[in-house]
Amino acid sequence: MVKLNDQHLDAVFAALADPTRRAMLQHLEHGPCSVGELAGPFDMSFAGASKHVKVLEKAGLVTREVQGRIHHCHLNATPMAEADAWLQRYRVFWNDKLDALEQAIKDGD
Amino acid sequence: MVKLNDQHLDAVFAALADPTRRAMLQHLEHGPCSVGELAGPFDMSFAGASKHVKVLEKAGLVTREVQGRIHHCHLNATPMAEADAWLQRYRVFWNDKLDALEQAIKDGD
DNA sequence: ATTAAGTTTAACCATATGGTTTAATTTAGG
DNA sequence: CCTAAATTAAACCATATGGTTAAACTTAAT
Repeated sequence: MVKLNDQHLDAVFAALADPTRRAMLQHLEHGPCSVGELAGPFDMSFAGASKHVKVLEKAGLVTREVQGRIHHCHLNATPMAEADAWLQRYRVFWNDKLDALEQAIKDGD
Repeated sequence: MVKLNDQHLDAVFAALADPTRRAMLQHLEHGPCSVGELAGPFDMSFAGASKHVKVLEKAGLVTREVQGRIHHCHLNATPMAEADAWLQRYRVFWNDKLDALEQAIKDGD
């Protein structure tokens, strides 16, 4: 039960651990686009970029709608909610640190 | 400029993309502990677990305070704030989806 | 019917990752 | 001082990852 969820989380975090893929997701914020458009900005072979898209797809962050020879990619942010939920546990911890920092500054360094 | 931050984000997300390491971080929520205590729960060689700790350390999620032969590990959640901030951009997207789902349920599936 | 566009697949390469075992290192305790 | 504990380092292995190029495939356009 937990395992399946875990593996999914693995895939999501791993997909996010690459700047090319994060940039692709940011591109998709503005709406769906083809693999070609997604690959365009990168100094990388088309096939290379295509692999990144597949990683995103396997993590569920991108869905593909094939229309003729064009593959339209859509952002699906829902898997990020899992990652976000996992991180939320720790928000209190980093807030504590930031509060302390703020306090230190207020106290005149 | 952006690159340094990016690389850091890479390391943080990559560190989180492993269930052993996530479990270690959860263990550390309850307070600092030694590498041995961290390694204990896992069906894995000590050296293997030690490597995971090092990955967490390189990502800045764990700090180490060496006291004699014992290495005390502390949780440092602050790098997670970066990851969280990155994810926040997308919160609106997954909220939209969840809202739609909720609405669909309310409408009687 | 050909050709060209958009994409994936396959084969390959270098390096990274997750794991092992064995050896080395440092320090605590009898 | 010697041994045992806590930990890292080193050498190794299998598989994954990020990249390449070349070939294959599907579909649109001429």
